[in-house]
Amino acid sequence: MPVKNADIAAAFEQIADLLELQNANPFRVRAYRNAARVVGELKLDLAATIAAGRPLPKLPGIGSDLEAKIREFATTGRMAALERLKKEVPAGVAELLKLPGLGPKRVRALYEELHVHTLPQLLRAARDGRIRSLPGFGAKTEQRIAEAIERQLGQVKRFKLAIAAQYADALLAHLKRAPGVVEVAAAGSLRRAKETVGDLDLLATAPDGAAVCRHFTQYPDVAEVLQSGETRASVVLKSGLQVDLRVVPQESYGAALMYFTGSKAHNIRLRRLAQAVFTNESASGWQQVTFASPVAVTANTTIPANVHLKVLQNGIFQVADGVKLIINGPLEAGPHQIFSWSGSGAIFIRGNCKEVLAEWFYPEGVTDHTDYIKKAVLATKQFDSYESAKDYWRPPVILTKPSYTIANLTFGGGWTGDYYAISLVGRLSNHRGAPVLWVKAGSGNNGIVVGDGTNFQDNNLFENLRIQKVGGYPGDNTG
DNA sequence: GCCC
DNA sequence: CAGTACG
DNA sequence: GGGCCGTTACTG
Repeated sequence: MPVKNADIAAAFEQIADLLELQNANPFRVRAYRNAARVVGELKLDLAATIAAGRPLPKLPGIGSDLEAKIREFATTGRMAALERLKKEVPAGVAELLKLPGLGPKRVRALYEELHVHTLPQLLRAARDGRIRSLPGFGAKTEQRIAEAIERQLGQVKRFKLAIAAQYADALLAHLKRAPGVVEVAAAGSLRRAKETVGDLDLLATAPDGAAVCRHFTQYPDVAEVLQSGETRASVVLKSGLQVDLRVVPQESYGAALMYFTGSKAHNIRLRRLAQAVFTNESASGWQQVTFASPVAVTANTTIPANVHLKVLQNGIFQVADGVKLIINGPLEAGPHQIFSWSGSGAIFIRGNCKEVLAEWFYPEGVTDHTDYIKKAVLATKQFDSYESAKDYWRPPVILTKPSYTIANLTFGGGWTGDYYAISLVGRLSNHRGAPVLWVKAGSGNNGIVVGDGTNFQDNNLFENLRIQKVGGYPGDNTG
């Protein structure tokens, strides 16, 4: 029986669970979990590679110790460390970790104090009222444990995407009626269009999060409320599907949607990157700078990604001749002019910016928008070469007015093969900002032609998503 | 546990 | 506050 | 040797 990568991953996962129950260093536990993920997603057959005597590639998160364990398991089918741990922790106890509300500390208390090793034993203990006597447990916890076990026995674990989407649509409609709600969206694995969905992750923006959470928990299909607070609530529907809601202020919508869409590993990687390159970037902790009067951009200026710009009306960046303004962070402004430039001054908007409004580039009252839309599109050209550009997302140019006057449909500049997405706000049913119009660098004249996306055979509305997929959502098996 |  | 949970 | 995601958020 050949050892598969999945077997190795499962062994590491078990070690992680057992170490956790032994109160081991949480970072050591995490190291095993990371290794399990890396091995589980690896295409290369590790056991076969070892059997053939070929060297193993350097795998992220796997050092000399874990590589030795992989070799041991691949050649002998056993892992001594795992077997040692299994002797130290009663069999079946790791199952208890899967119950909501039960982590390593509580499970340990359960089996050490009550000698509870299995789910049926735990259910009996809960019904007998023995659990509430333990320190750290109360009557409410005990009741929730009993309910969770009863629910879990014989439950479907994950839901098919299309089924989950139906639950989500109904819930989103319900959430829209909550007090003060502006935006609602489905995030998580549903938004990532995974084939199956373990739970629903919904996002809403509203000034009063607690009120929205209360409204959410009153949804008729709710079987149990797991928690409900100022910004978060979790419920279980009658079907057994868990639904998590986040409510954030309107200005956090972009970052929150990013965060709540995940995957978890993707979020962690983003934060690590942000920490290394910038400073203390987080889903809710953007630094904010407000300009109340015109700001003159002098030397070639780069605004770092951890600065969230919010431009008030009448606030204008004046970009001097020959000067480059590069904005890496989020940018908020109304649909009015916020940029002015002279001569060869240029504006680049990239990184964390969610969208670019054409209106930022022209004053009120213009009748031909061609040059300004062109400026907006070129402002999203973030990279110096096509090679580096194709791997990264670029903010779409958002057109907020019903119509624009475009006298000339040819843009100069740009690299052959470059794409610039132009999006209309609120015109599509899938989600805000999905591209409906594309600008593509031409092949003959090295110019850019604007047109309806349907005119381009190789266009695809999900181009941006696909690029991110190729770049890799690491660990995309959660959420 | 891994990695700098 | 510790424990558990979320992506 | 020292950090490892989060000015995380909720519960009891």
